[in-house]
Formats: sequence, C-alpha cells, structure tokens
Amino acid sequence: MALDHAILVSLLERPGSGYELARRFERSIGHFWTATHQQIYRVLGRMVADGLLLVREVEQQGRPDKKEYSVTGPGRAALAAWLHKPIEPESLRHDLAVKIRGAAFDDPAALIDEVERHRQVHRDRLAHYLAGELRDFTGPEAPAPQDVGQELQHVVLRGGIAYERMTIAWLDDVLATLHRLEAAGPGA
Amino acid sequence: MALDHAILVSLLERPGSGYELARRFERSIGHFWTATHQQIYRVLGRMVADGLLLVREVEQQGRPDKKEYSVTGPGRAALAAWLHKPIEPESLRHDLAVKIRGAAFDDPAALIDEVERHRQVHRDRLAHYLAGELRDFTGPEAPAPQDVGQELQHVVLRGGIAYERMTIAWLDDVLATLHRLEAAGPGA
DNA sequence: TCCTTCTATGCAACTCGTTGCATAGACAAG
DNA sequence: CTTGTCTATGCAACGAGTTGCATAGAAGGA
Repeated sequence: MALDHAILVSLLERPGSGYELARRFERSIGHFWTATHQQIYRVLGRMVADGLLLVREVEQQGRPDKKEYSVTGPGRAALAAWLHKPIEPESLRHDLAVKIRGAAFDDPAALIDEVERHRQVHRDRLAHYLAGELRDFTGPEAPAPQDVGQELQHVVLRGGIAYERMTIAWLDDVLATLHRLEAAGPGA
Repeated sequence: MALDHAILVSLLERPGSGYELARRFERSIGHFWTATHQQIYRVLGRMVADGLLLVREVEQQGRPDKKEYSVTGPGRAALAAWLHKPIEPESLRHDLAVKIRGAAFDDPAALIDEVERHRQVHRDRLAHYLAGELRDFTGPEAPAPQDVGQELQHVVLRGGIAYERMTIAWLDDVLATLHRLEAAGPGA
C-alpha cells in the first residue's frame, strides 16, 4: 500500500495529473519508488473513491486536457496515520546478485558485459542526481534552506547519491573478481 | 520470475527441502532476495511440473519427513538461458524514504524513533554479515579460496556489507537532519 | 497431560505490479 | 496528408507477492 502514500506525499509537495505523477516517479521520486502510469491511474481512481483525493478538470491549450489531483483532509490524515505506524525495514531484491552467484554454474566471464552495462547505468544515475543536487540544493541558484520540506528532500537525495556510489564501487569489486576468475582459468 | 532463478541457484549450491530454502532465504540469500515459505512451496510445485526440478522423499528420524528438491538438466539450461539474457538494473522501493519526505507534512521529530529503530536493524544485519564473512571466507577456519562459487558468494556478501554500511551512514545523516530541524523549532 | 516450540507442508483469498493493448488531441517533419 | 512524437487517460489479463489459516509429527517442559 506504500504507493498510496508515495502519491500522497508527491501531491502534497505539488498537485498534478496522473501523467505528471508518472513522470515524477521516473525522476526525483524514482530515487526511492517506482510505478507505471497504469498503476498510478488505477490507484488515483481508488483514492478519489475513498475520499483521499480531489479531482479537478483542467483545460489546456496546445495539449489534451488533464485531471489535476490534490490531497483532501482525510488524505492528509491517512498519511499522518501511516507516518506514525512503524514499518518493516526494507529488504533488497537484487536480480544481478542472483546472476552473480548463478554464474558459478555457467561461465563467470560471460557476465562481465552485463555487469559493465549495469555499472554504466548507475554512473548515469549518479551524474543525474548530482546535477539535480547542484540545481536544487547546493548550487548558487538554489534557494537558501528555509523550508523543512526542502531539507528532507535533500537528505533523501543524498541517500540516492550514496546508494549509487556504493553500488558503483561494489560493481567494480565484482568486475575485478570476475576478471581474476577469468585469468585463473576458465573451468578451474 | 526471478524467484525461480534464485531457487535454481540455491538448489544448485545445495539440494534441499522447501523448508530449508525458506530458512536460506531468511539468511544468506536474504542479502539479495526474500520470499516466504508459501511462495516457495508454490513455485517449487510449478517448477517440478515444468521439469526444472526433481523431488525425492526423504525419511527422517526425530522430525517429520521432507521432500528434497534438486535441479534437473532442463533446470540448469533454464538458468543458463536467463544468465545470458540482459536484465533491467533494479530500482529501489524504500518506504522509509517516502516517510522522510512525508514528514514535511507532519512532525519531523516524530520520525526520530522510527529511524533509530531502522538503524539498529541495519547494524544488526551488518554484524551478522561480518560474522558470516569471518566464518566462511576470511577467518582462520575458512577454506582457502579454491572454488569459483565461493569467490562469487563472497563478492555478493561484500555487496551486502557495503549496502548495510552505506545505509547506516545515511540514517546517521537523516538523524542529524531531523535533530537540526527539531532544534530550529517545530513548525518553522 | 497439556502447552509450547520446532520442523515440515500446503490451500485460499486477496492485493500489488506488470504487460499488452487502445484511444485521442496537438504539433512538427517529410 | 501521412507518419511520428508528446501529452494524456484508461481497460483487461495475467503473474507475483502477501496474509490468514490449517494440518501434523516430534520433542521438551510445566
């Protein structure tokens, strides 16, 4: 049910349409949550039916009309209730790690390209996060930190940056290990 | 479908029952994948029906009988096919990060206990991983690294260790931020 | 003897998430 | 004037994952 809460937070930060939410989930919110537009539209519909959100039709020029969603009082209360309820610490689901252990029963060297591809994706994400940090928080254009929400968004972004850095360093470790195994002789 | 592959890898490393698999998923494999026993039993049944696994009834003394599963030729081939197919880099789903951003619309200081609780869980996991590393890979009792599988298991464990260390450091950052906001005055 | 704990397996119902498909307005390029 | 791209919304089907419940043998303690 955490998608509900992620939507509530995002709409409290700024009201928007399902389409806009989907784009946010690809970007900033994508640091810590993902969702497709189909899922978002379905959940938005249910949340309106439950009275957590309000819809407003917005006419636009040069593009199709949209529906703008915003959070109601009960929606805010539902978020607050969730915030005060303890949650389970998350656990990872990392396909690539499964592949790495599985490579013992195949050819480890064949994984090198795949791992390098993942490493590049994480390097790109890191660069993207760092650019966002400079733009929104630490750059000369960024506003002085007066806002609580801004501080909290920044600390979450720092988490994303730390995660990408850690992952890149680990993938370097993985690559070194795979190269070592390759040099030691295939099938050894 | 990645649970299938995680099960194949685990059973190739050592054949075992559904119950044993569930315990492994709580422990070592839990570094990178989680699953409940209900899910495991269901998937095991399907994989046997698909010819990827073999079952063998094993009588035991002092405890109920069990079914031991092992990987067939087609099972191994299915794993190899997956290993050679590129996968999408994973994306995080981190509820706590949603909570942190959501705290801007509630009381940030109220999150401190929750974050400290999570930090303790991650410290415990780190200690557990480090003990396992000493026991199986770097301690005096550990066997010399002759096995490819052992090297790969170790590099995955190092990934788990790096993840926990990074997470603890980030949660320290989060706590410092929450304390700073609290000191700056609630409602500011 | 009863209660609890550990080992061991499983069904049923439900929710969550993914994939594929479909529609439609506006604009730009060829 | 057709094709492609971007904005914008949605259905249907399926597969993955969670939650609650149920059963049962064996051991140990109250």
